Amino acid sequence: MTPRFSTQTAEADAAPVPMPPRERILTAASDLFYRQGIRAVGVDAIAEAAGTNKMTLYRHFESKDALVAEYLRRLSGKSQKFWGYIEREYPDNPRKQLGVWLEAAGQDANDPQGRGCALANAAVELAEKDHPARRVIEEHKRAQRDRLAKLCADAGLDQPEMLADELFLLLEGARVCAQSIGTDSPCCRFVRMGEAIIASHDKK
Amino acid sequence: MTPRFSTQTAEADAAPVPMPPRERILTAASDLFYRQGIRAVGVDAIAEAAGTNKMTLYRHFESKDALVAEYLRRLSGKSQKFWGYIEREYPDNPRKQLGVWLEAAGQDANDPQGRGCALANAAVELAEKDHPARRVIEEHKRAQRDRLAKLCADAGLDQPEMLADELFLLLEGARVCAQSIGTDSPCCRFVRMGEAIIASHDKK
DNA sequence: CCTATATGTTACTGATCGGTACCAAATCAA
DNA sequence: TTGATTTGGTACCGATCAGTAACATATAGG
Repeated sequence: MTPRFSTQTAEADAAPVPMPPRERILTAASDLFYRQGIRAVGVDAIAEAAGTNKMTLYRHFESKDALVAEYLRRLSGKSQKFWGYIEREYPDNPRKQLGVWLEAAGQDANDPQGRGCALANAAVELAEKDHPARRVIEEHKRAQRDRLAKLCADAGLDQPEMLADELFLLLEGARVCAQSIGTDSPCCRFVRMGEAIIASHDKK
Repeated sequence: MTPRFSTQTAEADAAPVPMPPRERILTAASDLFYRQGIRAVGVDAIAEAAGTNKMTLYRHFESKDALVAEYLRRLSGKSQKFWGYIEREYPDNPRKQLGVWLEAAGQDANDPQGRGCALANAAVELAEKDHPARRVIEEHKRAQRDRLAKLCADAGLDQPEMLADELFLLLEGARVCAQSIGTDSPCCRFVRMGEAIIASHDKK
């Protein structure tokens, strides 16, 4: 199974051997949080979807907020795996890596079933600035942006920091745009826009 | 009072003559919805902040959802006024209009007190695709994007549709990025990025 | 003045929220 | 088999949710 670009939830991967309760809870919570929103989903609904009960949930997670943080931590981890996958697949070819990233990001942003980036969504939903999830979100986003900047630099592109910022914001915008307008919108031109911007940073 | 770029709430404009209840409710709701999130704010809290009570609230709005929709409709209206203001201020100078828009958008995205675009945030919070607010959001965003495209075309820039998409997504991204990473992030370079992208569409 | 309308107040509904106490059943290690 | 740990089930807690009924008080217009 090749890693996905992620920051959507997906997967469920019907297990041959039944998953332990903690795993089932995280899987169910991920699906519900992503599709319906964090505040819209109660712990009762999560426990039921996980085929267990609230007591078991609270034996594994000290609070709903902690469960939310873990949900986001998992997604951030998957995203890291995708970067690793790209590097392993196309070593010493940063231009190709950037192309693969752009394509994967575009597919993610234009998934009609998708609801954008779970971490960005969480930042919108959880306004309390001391929420345990906020650290996870900020660290993830900074890491994404920095990784992209390194890639742009390695690819020998002009003004790599600025280019990375442009691509980063473009993607963030595309994923939130898909939720407000829908995929029949600027976000469906994301890949083309990214290519054009990359081209404009190509050293002539 | 010059119109603001808006899609944040702000205002409060301590009225000399006391506002009627409906207005007070909308003002209070706007402030709370924007700062804390729609789902995080109960109708009781809104009524109290408006200096009235729940009954009066429900005499003016048939449900919380209807109040939310009206909250967003107002913001969309203010945004339209800003476009009108720009046109009136710099008629027959689309390049200047674009510059003013970019600058205002940049200030909006980088307001450290800001929480991004209220309409985009609502789209994230309200996953139900039949929510009465969704029409308002989609129409607003489409209108914004189209208005921007017209401006780029009038300004005689290259590939105006694509440029508008780029600027649109860049702004959407900047406003959501400010919430996840904070204003010390790519979003604080928004204006510079916008200028660079516009320049790259300048007919040589 | 009187009457109609708008607003305020209180109390309530039934549902759901996050979180817990308690005990029984299942599982697992020795 | 024994004994410890993990899980399931149920019932509960107090708080809050969106929304309403009933009644008292204003405020207006004639």
